[in-house]
Amino acid sequence: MSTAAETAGGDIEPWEEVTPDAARRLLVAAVEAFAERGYHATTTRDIAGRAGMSPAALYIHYKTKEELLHRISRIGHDRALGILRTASQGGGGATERLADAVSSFVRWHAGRRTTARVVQYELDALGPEARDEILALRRRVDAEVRGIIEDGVASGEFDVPDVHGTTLAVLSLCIDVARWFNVNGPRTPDEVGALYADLVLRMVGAEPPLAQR
Amino acid sequence: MSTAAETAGGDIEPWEEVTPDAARRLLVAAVEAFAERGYHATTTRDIAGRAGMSPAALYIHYKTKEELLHRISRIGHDRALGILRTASQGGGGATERLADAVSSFVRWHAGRRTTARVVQYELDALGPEARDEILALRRRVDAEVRGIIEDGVASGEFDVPDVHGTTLAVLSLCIDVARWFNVNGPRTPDEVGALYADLVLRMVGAEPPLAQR
DNA sequence: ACCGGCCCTAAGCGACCGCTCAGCTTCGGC
DNA sequence: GCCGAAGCTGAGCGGTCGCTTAGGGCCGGT
Repeated sequence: MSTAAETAGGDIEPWEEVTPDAARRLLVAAVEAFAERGYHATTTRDIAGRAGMSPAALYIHYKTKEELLHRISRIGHDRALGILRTASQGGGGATERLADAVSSFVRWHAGRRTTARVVQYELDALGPEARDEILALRRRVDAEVRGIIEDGVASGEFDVPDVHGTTLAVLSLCIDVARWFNVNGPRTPDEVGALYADLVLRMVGAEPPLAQR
Repeated sequence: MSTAAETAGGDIEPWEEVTPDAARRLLVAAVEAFAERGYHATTTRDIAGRAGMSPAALYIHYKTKEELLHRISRIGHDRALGILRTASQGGGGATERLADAVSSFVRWHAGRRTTARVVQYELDALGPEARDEILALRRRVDAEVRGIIEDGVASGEFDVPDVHGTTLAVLSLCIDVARWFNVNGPRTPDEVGALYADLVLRMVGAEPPLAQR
């Protein structure tokens, strides 16, 4: 079903860009804690403890607790946007590109659920300027999906009366996977991605791809 | 498009069941504060202040801050379940009942967004026994939607390969409206409800109702 | 051998949290 | 006129929060 973007750049712990090592350990610990309890319910002592350090060590690498959330949100949105772009720029018609985009986007939200949860649901905990920066990234995410749908409408592959509303619904559907997906549940991220790609193609009125007929 | 459940029981401030008056004012204040900032970021002083009382007044009507959230969540889930049941037990075929259920459910999540936000996104802040009680209500919500979809499959109105997965996706789509809906945005709750009912009928492979052809 | 910079810790500061309590006011029943 | 219950407030308790500070090991360069 998919061509590229299978593991668009190291799916296992994609924090190699964070250095030094202690800063990365703190950031990974923060992702886990924020995802489990939420930003406001997480204490700096908890984050430092998970990383095997004293509470004060956090402030050597990050100015505040909010900076940790900002860095996580920024990196996560970059990754999510990259996944969508890879699928969007892939070959094939709008049908195939939309299926690719949805399945890989959903796979990320399910497989890397802790990160996705923080990225998608803790936006309001950021200050105004940090939130604005992240919102700009979200607009680009929206534009990427809307572009594929517009292509499909233009080529006659899709039948969509309300492009903006449908784009919103497609993204909403994918993002909410981070809320309900259960690692110990009956479905793998791949299965949810395939199911959702099929549902989204139905939403836009596309003919199912040959492989499914 | 719809028959019953238009305003299934007083859409404007449906907290008349909470007495005495001071307790209701505190609860409404808590809903607003929890929706704006989240449960953990809201202080009891903030709730009492919004209700025009001193911080100590809260503890005359509620034992703890968590009891406030529990009461809100319980009432909200009851209301949501009632809306779905009204639509589910309405007349007509599965297509019409599913469209009714989705449009009224979405209308509630959009129009009463502050309540829905607290109800759907602050579940983890409850203690184990309160959370279990709410989870039981959610299972009944899920069963209500799944029942309509199963009816549609049995009658041949729907074409759904994965009933459980599709039920999950439909509910997820509706619930996430509480996250993104903007009161000052371009769409009214009614419009979003109609759009989503159409999208969901496409997801289950139903023929559009006559009114839309 | 000595130094300066880098990480890190132990201790703790001031602020604010959820929540309590003694006492004040209000009001219906008699 | 008096009383007890109900509703509410001002003050504050113990605890925990985000964050700071002083100083200790470690290490490469000289």
